[in-house]
Amino acid sequence: MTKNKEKKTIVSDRNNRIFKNNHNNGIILAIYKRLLKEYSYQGWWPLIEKDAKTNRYISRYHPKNYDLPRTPEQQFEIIVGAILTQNTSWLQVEKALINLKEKNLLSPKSILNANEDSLKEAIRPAGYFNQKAERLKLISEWFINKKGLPSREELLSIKGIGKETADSILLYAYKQPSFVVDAYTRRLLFNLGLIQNIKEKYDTIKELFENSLPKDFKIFQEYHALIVAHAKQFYKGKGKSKEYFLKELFND
DNA sequence: AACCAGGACGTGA
DNA sequence: TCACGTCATGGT
Repeated sequence: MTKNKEKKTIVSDRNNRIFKNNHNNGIILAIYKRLLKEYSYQGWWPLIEKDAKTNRYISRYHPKNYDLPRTPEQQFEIIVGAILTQNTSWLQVEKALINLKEKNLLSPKSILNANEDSLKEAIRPAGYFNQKAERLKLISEWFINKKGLPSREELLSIKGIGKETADSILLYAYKQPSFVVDAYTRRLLFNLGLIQNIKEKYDTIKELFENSLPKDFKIFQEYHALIVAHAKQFYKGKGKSKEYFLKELFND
């Protein structure tokens, strides 16, 4: 009863070159290098900090600084942001995070102790405030009781943490080389002809990247952030993407 | 003024 | 396993 599972990560580009498992997917690395040249370092994950001039909280990126997060507080903030940004623009998440910060609700204990309405009011700008409030409570309880580095399975067992959020938490809060796949990633691969189906399985796409890159969390962090930066440039509205400089990579 | 954003979950084929 | 409905605010 040996089930053959090797066929899973076969991907071909528009010239029908087949990329298989660990066999060098040079194109994935080439795309990364080209995106990095185009957009430079993104400095994800952004953290809420007080602006020295205005004395107001703002969301700040830290390009080329891979030490962050440095504290459990910052780790937790990233986790909260990862949940709040589900199907929601980061601009709205910033507002919610700042609300939480100003209400002293950006810690697991304070979230657990907060009354429902106050919590919901704070995260309202990020939408889905009913379910997100509940999920913040769940993740807060988990965060307080957890031990050591969380595994992907452990994160996935928490209600409200799906694959993308779990990988985001591992990659950005815990510096683990777990590649994040989002809708933009799918769209990019599809536009470049690297996947045939826009709904290709999450884990298949994840493995494609992880098998094509050095297992370095810094590269994984930058790559995902670069894809988002690229998507914001070219994937707005319904118009066709004009990622000419990436398609040139396919010309030998 | 529709469309969609750094998705996840529950349900019924 | 897969397709679909639901959740909600606010920017463009």
